[in-house]
Parts: sequence; structure tokens; C-alpha cells
Amino acid sequence: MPELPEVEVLVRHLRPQLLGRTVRGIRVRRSKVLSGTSPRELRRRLSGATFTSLSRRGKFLVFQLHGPNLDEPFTILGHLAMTGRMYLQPRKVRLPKHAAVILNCGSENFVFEDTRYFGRFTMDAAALDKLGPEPLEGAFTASVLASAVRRSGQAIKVKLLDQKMVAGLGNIYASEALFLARVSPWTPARNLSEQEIKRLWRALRQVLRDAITRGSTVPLDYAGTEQRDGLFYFGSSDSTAASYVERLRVYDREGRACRRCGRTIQRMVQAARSTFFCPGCQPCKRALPKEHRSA
DNA sequence: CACCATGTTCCTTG
DNA sequence: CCAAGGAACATGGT
Repeated sequence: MPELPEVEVLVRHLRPQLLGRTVRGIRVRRSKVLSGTSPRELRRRLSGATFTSLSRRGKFLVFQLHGPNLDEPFTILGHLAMTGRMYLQPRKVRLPKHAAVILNCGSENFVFEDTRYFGRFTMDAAALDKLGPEPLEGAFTASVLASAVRRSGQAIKVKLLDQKMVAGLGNIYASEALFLARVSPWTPARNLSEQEIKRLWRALRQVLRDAITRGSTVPLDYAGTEQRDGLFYFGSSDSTAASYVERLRVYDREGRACRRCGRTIQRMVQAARSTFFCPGCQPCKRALPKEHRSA
């Protein structure tokens, strides 16, 4: 489910429910989702601890807590990877099949479930130091993007997935942003013109902001395991999800007509990941004017 | 059975 | 050290 916008929407949704709550018990059903910590350490730190803040950095959820005596504040990071979800549900509601970690928060359980178990809970806050700038913050200017881009010959699509370059983009919004910016996914990063960098900078921010706005208008209902929130399932069949899909301009639209120019959207593979693009709107500007030989 | 999947990390090869 | 490509992780959908 998660790229930056989805994590942002989730954080805003969870924050008021979680702050001030105290953890009364913890169950780790799949210790593989813990990294840099053990079930025992997690239990020791979390038992009796209270949530004091929740924020987002890149695709990480940043939970701050403090122990029972207002002492030793500490941080836990959550990452949802491909299929992770986090929500509160009444304790009497049955836990989902792939619940990985459950925090007893009194009348409710805070559930971290992940069908593929690629997601993580970690106590190693240093993971955040490896991230590049937050694309929606003021410090991320077009010239910051320009200098990041100049140092690489990698295809720009691949570079956008590099969390050290900009934090929070994933496979969907990387394709979407390049389409909006009318930049070919194959352009070597350092070959982007000033204009293209500027367009890409604006497109990145627009695409992410848009998705957050749209996401936050969708009612989230995590109350029961059988109920879906309808927000992050662009491939599913319910109408909420369908309307979400329609917002995507190129992602998962192979073979369909470009909404802008009518050409057929293409899918190709870069770095073992699908890239979607419109050959009309994002032409590959390869060779500069080849000299014509007069012979 | 085949292939695909919103992410990250590790490994090899050059 | 960097870049590129691939596999791995584990499960489910089509």
C-alpha cells in the first residue's frame, strides 16, 4: 500500500487515536518483522509505555513513546513495505490471519499486519539518517533536486526510487511524476535539462500532495478485520478503490490511451520494476541533431 | 502452472 | 567506491 502519501494519510489517521495511549501488553507473532531488536527487548521497552507522538519520515512511521515514569523517551520505526497495515481495532474483534505484532492498548488492539511480512518494526532510528530530503518540505528546492540529479548517470526513474535521493517515492508515483513532468524515464539523471529538473520538481510535489489530499478525503474505517478502508487498494474491485485508480495517469495503464494525447501507454522494465509511460508525452530525446552527411 | 505485485537489501559482476 | 542486474524475502491475485 504505501508510498509517502499513503503513509502520511495513515499517520494523520492514527495520530489522534494513538497519542496518550499506554501499552499494556504485546504479542509478537512473527519475529521476522522486527529488525534491530528482539521480541524480548520490544516487550521490555513497550510494556507500560505511552505514545507521545507520531510522525512520518519518507515511508517510515515514527512512533515516540516514553516509559511509565515519564522517563527514557524512545522511538520505534514502522515500515509497511508492500502489504503492511497498521490500525486499531476493538480487542474483541478477531485478529487477522497475518497479524505480526499486536499491542494491547486497553479497549483496543494496535495491530501491525502484513500478508507478506516484508514490513518492519525497528528500534534503530539510524535508518532515518540514510534518507534524502522530504519532497514536500521547504528545504527541498529545485536546486537541491538538481544537485542530487547531477551526480548520477542512472536512469531518472530508477534514481527516483533511491530513498537517499528523495525520501518517499515508490514505483507508482515515480512513473506518475515523470509523466506529469513530461520526462522520459530513461533519461540519464545527469542529462536532465534545467527545465526538465524544474518540471520534475514541481511534478513530484504535485503528485504527492494530490494523493495526500485525495486520500484524506476518503473515510478510513479500520474498525473490523473484515471491513476494508478502501483507500490503498487500487487493484481491488470496490468503487472507492476504482475511483482511486482513475486518478493514476500512467501506472498500471499499459495498452490504454493516454488521457492527454491518446497514444498507447507502454510498460517496460527498469531495474526489475515496471515503468509505465506515454511515448507521446515523454519522448526519448536521444541523439542530439545528428549531423547529416552530405555525400 | 505461469506471471505479476505499492519495498528493501544483499549479492555478484563489471 | 559506483553502477547495473538479479535474487531473495512470503503470500496472494489473476
